[in-house]
Amino acid sequence: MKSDTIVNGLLIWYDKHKRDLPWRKTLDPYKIWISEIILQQTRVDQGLPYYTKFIDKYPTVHDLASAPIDEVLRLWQGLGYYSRARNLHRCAKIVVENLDGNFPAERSSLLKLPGVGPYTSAAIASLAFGKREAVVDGNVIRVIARLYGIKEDISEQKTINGIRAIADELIPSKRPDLFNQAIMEFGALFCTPNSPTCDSCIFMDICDARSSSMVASIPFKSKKVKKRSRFFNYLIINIQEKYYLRKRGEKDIWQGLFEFYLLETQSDLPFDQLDLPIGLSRNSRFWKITEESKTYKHLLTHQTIFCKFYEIKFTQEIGLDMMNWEEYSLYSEEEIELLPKSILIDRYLGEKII
DNA sequence: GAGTCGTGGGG
DNA sequence: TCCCCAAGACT
Repeated sequence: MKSDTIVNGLLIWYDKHKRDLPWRKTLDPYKIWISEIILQQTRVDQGLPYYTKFIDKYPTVHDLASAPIDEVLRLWQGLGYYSRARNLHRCAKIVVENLDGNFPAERSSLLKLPGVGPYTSAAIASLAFGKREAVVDGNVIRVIARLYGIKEDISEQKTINGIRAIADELIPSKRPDLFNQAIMEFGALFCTPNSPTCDSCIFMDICDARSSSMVASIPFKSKKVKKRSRFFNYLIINIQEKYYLRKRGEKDIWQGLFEFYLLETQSDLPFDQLDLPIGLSRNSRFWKITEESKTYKHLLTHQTIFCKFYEIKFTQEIGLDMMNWEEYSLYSEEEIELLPKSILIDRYLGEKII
């Protein structure tokens, strides 16, 4: 029976090859939840330091729920996909205020929490509460697609549903958590996206993709990401040892993070073609450009951002009330250090000091 | 279903 | 340099 071979093989493999990771030493739903949110679309190597930081700073869900959102985002800084941090905070508040500080044990209940979707709900139910809920993440999709020779497009939901049905069949009722961990770890360390370790694979005799020489083309994904280019011009406006920043709003990248005065243009323009804010254009004799950066190229999944920074220092004090700075406010350097910022801005500030 | 949301590492 | 994609979720 192929399924028995797969299940037993994965469990034996896992026992031998599993990594020693902190969230595997606990059954605390809070810690497992934190780890699962951090690891969404994120490699263990990148997420591990953040897990340590979060557990250290917020040992319980109560600590996290009572923290200011800006502090949570600042701790998340550099990890990306910042909606995860915002939902993490929202979720902690819900658990504390509506659920008496306890995470639900049922997958259907977990699914209602913000930031907890099909994968994470199954992971928490299984790993923290021992439920027989099969996880379907990128690793599971890849391992099952190869073992069973599934050549259909994994961009389509029906393909994923088929893979989920197989996972639901495979997962044993005894220690389902171990099976979930094992198949994910196997995909992460052995049955990797490129150059998997087929030559010493325990499944080399039963793997459909290997026998049909399709390993490199399974799983197949049709969707291609379209990238657009954007041009950011940041004005670092220095007035009396303070700087203008704002919190980025909804429906764009870096929601909730702080940034300097932004002039976005449709192309790469020189400074004298920028549409300066009224407070600058009206008082041009009171300031000068003290620094002009190189062009930073910042890559995101769907965007390429070309960014320049201009440091603008007021040489004379002027009445701040005569400036229209919209949603921007003044912050000192010490305050800026504590604000959550994008890696792009953080990188510039880091290189500036040196 | 399609598009969007980060950052870093690897081929 | 460029493309892929990584323990997904939300709109």
